[in-house]
Amino acid sequence: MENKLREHIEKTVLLTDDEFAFIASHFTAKSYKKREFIFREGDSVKYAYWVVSGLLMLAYNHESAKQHIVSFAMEDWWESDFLAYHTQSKATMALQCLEDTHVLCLALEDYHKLCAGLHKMEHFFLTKANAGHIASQQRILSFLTSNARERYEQLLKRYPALLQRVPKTLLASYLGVSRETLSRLTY
Amino acid sequence: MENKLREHIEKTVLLTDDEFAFIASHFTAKSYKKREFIFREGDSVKYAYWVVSGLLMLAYNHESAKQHIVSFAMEDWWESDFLAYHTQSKATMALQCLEDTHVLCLALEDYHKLCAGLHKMEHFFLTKANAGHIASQQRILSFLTSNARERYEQLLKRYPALLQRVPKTLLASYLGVSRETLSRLTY
DNA sequence: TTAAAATTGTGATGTTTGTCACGCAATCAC
DNA sequence: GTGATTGCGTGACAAACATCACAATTTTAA
Repeated sequence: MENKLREHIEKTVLLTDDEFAFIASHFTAKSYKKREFIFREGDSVKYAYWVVSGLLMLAYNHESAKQHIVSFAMEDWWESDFLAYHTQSKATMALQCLEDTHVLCLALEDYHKLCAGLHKMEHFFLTKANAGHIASQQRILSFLTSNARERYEQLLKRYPALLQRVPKTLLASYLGVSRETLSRLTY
Repeated sequence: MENKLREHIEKTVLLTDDEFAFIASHFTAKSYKKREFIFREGDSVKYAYWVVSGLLMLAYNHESAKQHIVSFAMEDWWESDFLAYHTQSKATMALQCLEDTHVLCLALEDYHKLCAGLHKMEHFFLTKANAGHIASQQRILSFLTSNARERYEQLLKRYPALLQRVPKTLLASYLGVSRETLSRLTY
């Protein structure tokens, strides 16, 4: 579990054994079952989560009727309600498991300690944050330029594994179309 | 001009005079006229830009027919085609001035030097990148949860000054609706 | 100053997408 | 196993939005 984390971080910055031991000491492991909520709207968000195995969705519930999926998080991804996490406020979105999931948890205080104590980790998180920002902009572009069918094709091209792992109803919630419309697209 | 940059950075991290002198030495000032392109699709993207005064738009031209605005950048904002900038590849979007604009330019090499030479600057950029990521996610949420009218109202509430500074055709391009639909919304 | 370009509104019409309703198969929980 | 829930497709209809066309006004550039 920790070894996977080391591999993940070393795609960006190389670490000594001591450095990694220091890093690993700031994480705690947790496991959740399918359908379980890691946090819900209104909860305080104590951790950022690194997904060791399993699958998560970050979702916003509009007037407690419709569910909108802001992002899926698969193995190797970082996820949280980052606004609530960084500002220590209450979650506006819920983080829920779509499969049995193992995560490594990083408290905000430990995130800051890691950044302050190890320049490499601040660089690592900067790299991740830049990549996240760029990916979000690409998704915005796909809303601006593409219709439902095109967005669906882009999603399948980018994350072909998702189709096997999540029901189409949820893909529709991610794409911003009704499940009926998505259903009529598939041919 | 440099003083404004110092104020901007010191909202996040406090600096000594020496530190700021070191920082300022990595930027170069440039000025552009209204309608002028800072870069176009296909250009190499050498700089990230901090807007001292004026207004920019980052836009994607779909099949050289329709224009889609990924973001506006007003005073105090950082802007670039960050994917092209960070990966040293060609721009897929164009950065154009909507008003006469003064910017401070930061080459990628100097960005890395700043991050490596001054821990505070890496922390500053990390803070900015996190904020940018969160803001992009909010915009994605607005596409998922809101119709054209609601997105327009959210935009005006968040950036009331924009309405006075850019034509509605461009607001429509930012919101992802036709200018005709936006026009019919305004009452 | 004056012609060209940009901006905005609005009518008519077509397309895309959402909503409601129903049925059926697969999966889950006890 | 069995009843309940979930997932998925599809028809009928309504709403949202895009497109095309035209006109009027304002802004821009030589």
